[in-house]
Amino acid sequence: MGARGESVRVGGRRLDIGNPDKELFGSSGITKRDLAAHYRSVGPAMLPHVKGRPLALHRFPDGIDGEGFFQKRRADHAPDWVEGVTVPREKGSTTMVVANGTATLVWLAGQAVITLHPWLSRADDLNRPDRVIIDLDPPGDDFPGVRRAARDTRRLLEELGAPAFLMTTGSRGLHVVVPVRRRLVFDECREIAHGIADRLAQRHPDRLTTEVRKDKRGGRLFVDVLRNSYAQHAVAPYSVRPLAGAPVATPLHWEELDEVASARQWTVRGIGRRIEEVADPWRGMGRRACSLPAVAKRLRHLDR
DNA sequence: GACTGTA
DNA sequence: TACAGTCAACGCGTC
DNA sequence: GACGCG
Ligand SMILES: [Mn+2]
Ligand SMILES: [Mn+2]
Repeated sequence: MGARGESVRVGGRRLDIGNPDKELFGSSGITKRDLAAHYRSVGPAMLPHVKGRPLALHRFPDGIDGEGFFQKRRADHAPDWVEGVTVPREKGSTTMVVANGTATLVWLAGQAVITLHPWLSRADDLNRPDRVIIDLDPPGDDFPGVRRAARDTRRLLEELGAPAFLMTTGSRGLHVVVPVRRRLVFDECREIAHGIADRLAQRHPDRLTTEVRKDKRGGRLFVDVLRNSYAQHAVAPYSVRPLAGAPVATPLHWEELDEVASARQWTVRGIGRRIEEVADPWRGMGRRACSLPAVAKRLRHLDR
């Protein structure tokens, strides 16, 4: 270990990781070295879902018990091979990091980036998302309730002719991800997603709600579609969460859902074995992209 | 984590 | 050289 | 316009 930290080889580069022995997850023993090794290892599985997308970065330089913050602007000190995309915002524009290789993931780990949150759109068409995400947020830690909501969501999406992919968030809920053709802008997509969420809550008013305010949810699971908006984002697959034990957002096969006991089932310690043993649940997602206007039309017909 | 200003 | 201080997001819905 | 929320 030199004065600048520890050398890591990745993507044909050698990067230095400062403070490699710093424990980032309390006293679990998981260090910044482990975080970097995680992202190097999951890079090939993760990158297809991250490439080309502006990233919001959740950083914890002093570990998860210290102060954390989101960073959207690409730091000036980033190496020139860390790519960026300039995105318009309300006032002016800002340049954000885009991870197009495993080396960038590892460099970010060195910056104490624990969680990556990609946009739902890509750099070549920032206003038109190619993913719609139905985010299932349980009250408390009721995972059986989340599983049931996910099956309800899948059933409705099937009726609407929309493909549905599944992921644990590594926290408390599940994400149901719908790949869509890039035909509509964010406001139009969110309106359709809202229609889907409202229909779910209408079918199961005792268990599901679209109420934003917690005090109006009455113990029901929040079907959150507000993330389908410009400059909003959702946790990336195989990203680590800033929680005890370093849980990892994990794509699932629908057939696995019944056996999964928690959104935190996989961690940096266990995800490697899973990736080796289980076929990629999200393989071919892009090729299954559906027409959102067609989905909206079928949704309107359900109302009759 | 990186940088700046001050002692 | 050492160290204290500073900075590092944002859109939507509701009140 | 501020606040709650994720
Ligand atoms: Mn620090
Ligand atoms: Mn969620």
